[in-house]
Amino acid sequence: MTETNLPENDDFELRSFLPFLLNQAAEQSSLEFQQVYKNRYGMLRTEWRVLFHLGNSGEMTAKQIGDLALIHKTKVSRAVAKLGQRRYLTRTRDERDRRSERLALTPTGEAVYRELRGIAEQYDARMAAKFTKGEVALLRVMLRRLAAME
Amino acid sequence: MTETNLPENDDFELRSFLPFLLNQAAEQSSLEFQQVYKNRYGMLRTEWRVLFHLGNSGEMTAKQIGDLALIHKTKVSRAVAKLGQRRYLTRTRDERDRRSERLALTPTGEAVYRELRGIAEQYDARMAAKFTKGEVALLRVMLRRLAAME
DNA sequence: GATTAATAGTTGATTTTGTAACTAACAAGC
DNA sequence: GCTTGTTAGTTACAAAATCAACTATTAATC
Repeated sequence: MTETNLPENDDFELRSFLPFLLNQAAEQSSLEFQQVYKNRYGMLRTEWRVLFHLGNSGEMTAKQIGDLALIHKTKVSRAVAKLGQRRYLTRTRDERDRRSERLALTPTGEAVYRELRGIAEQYDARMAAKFTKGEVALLRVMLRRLAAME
Repeated sequence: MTETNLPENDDFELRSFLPFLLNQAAEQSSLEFQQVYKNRYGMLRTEWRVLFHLGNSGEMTAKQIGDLALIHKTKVSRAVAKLGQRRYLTRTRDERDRRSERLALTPTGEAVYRELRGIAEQYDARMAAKFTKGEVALLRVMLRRLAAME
């Protein structure tokens, strides 16, 4: 009713503000998938991400995972600890640099990874299906640029 | 070196997985701006978001803000409490439904909102400048659709 | 109109994250 | 080879988010 003393909406639209839109889209897109790894495997988001990187790229150190996925080392450390407890991965001291450990999925870990990856692929496909191939390709390029990954 | 016993990268690329990309881009885009409202006003992300919605849409209830911004009611509640303490907003019991309160920015709150909005606009423009106008328009449409806002 | 269900919002307990300080191992400079 | 600096990873403590239970009010049902 009394919007008269408000700063006049001007031309600014919150609904078009990129950080806001990115956040909403990211939130929404991870929500559904979160149910899977959370309810089915009791995993946290960081754990799922670490598992995913290991499944995807093979043997890595915690440092490498953190750098690649932009996850802080304390979060990686805790995720690795939990995944280790659940026997999803093994930790082998690197004899060339005894500060770091080479992490690798166990058969159990790989099985979980494969199932989750399958679901992820379906999910990605469903999202992509909302647009044309060209649009999705452009979207990925833009997002990658915005994430400053290139 | 020994990638032989790994589940063969197949055609799946984590770096192209949409929820992952969206998350990275959203994270990156809010990081720099976070410094502003955090360091300059000691605000939390949720507080900034509540302030922003109020400044943008005028008088609202906590419920409305939560629904619009996909923020859980406990987070909204605490953010509103803090913004109230700082005299950024006033809370008026709605006499038509005495469970809810009509929230509105004070002049102080509006001033803060306006400054932050200005910075946000510049930030948005800088992000948009990475692409052509057409690309950005498409990006906004796609993000809005992915956020299931339409 | 009394009872039950639903809703707006708050609060306290638990979980997760973020920040700093720490250990252990390596690297560089002298 | 010994001090100084750096790096991989962990841990302790503080801050924040999540979850469950709660109050107050309204709506629905009988």
